Amino acid sequence: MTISEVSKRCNISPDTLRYYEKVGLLSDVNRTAGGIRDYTEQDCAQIEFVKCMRSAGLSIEVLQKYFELFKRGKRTLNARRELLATERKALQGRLEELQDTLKRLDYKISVYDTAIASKDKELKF
Amino acid sequence: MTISEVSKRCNISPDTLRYYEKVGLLSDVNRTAGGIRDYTEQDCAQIEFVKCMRSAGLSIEVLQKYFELFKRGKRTLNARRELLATERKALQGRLEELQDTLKRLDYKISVYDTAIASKDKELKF
DNA sequence: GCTTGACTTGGAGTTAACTCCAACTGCTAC
DNA sequence: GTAGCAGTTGGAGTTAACTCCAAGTCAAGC
Repeated sequence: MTISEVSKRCNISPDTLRYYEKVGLLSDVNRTAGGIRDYTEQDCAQIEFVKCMRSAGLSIEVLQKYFELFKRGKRTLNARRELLATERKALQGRLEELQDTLKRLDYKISVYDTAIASKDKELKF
Repeated sequence: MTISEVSKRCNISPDTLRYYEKVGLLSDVNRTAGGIRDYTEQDCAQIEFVKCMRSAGLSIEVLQKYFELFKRGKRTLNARRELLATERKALQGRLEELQDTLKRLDYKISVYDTAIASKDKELKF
């Protein structure tokens, strides 16, 4: 697969794909004789993984560390597991925070509904 | 309350408090005769609101728009309600995405546990 | 009345994560 | 064989949201 095909399929710009590769989130992408990137299904799966983790708030830095550990082979299995567990915990924390904020927004919207219904009384903010 | 007191209480740096004020997320903070900011309880409540919304991913820009509408008075009640409803929806979307990612991380961690248990078999990534 | 420490300002600097650019290369179609 | 398009590179530029800095002010204690 060429970079533009992967770009469309994963909905990530070619620039970002090259950037991810440069910073080590995508190791050793194959090249054609002419030097053009030729992505495998595996590469795509990894890209989707990176995309998913990025959208959940994992930093480039932490993903770099993960793939760095990966390159060092089997003996880093535990370290990788721990890294993922740490991020999982952080993610869960964020999730709970967002849930609280969602409730707060719901409450605020209900306050607006009341204010709008009762002759446009103004709120504090 | 002085800026450093609010800073401690809300766990936001004085620089950020001044920044929020400058960009319109905190309208008309009182000043002492000497020109020093004197925050009220109301200001604090608004700061907490901003902090909460920011941590949930609402941009400075959208909060600017919200407080701008606010300054225009009661006739913007509906517009503000709609703005909040839009952000609420976006937040819910993000929440669902994060929940999926949490599941994915849990699965991945379980795969690691299996690999670690079964004689250190290596994974794809 | 002078030192000290918290406050003020406008504006410059930082950080993460892209995003864009210019100059170049190399297939493909005519 | 050349036009044109997709790809390549290193490096510069952008964006959001702070964060820091220098130069100055003010109130309180000695």
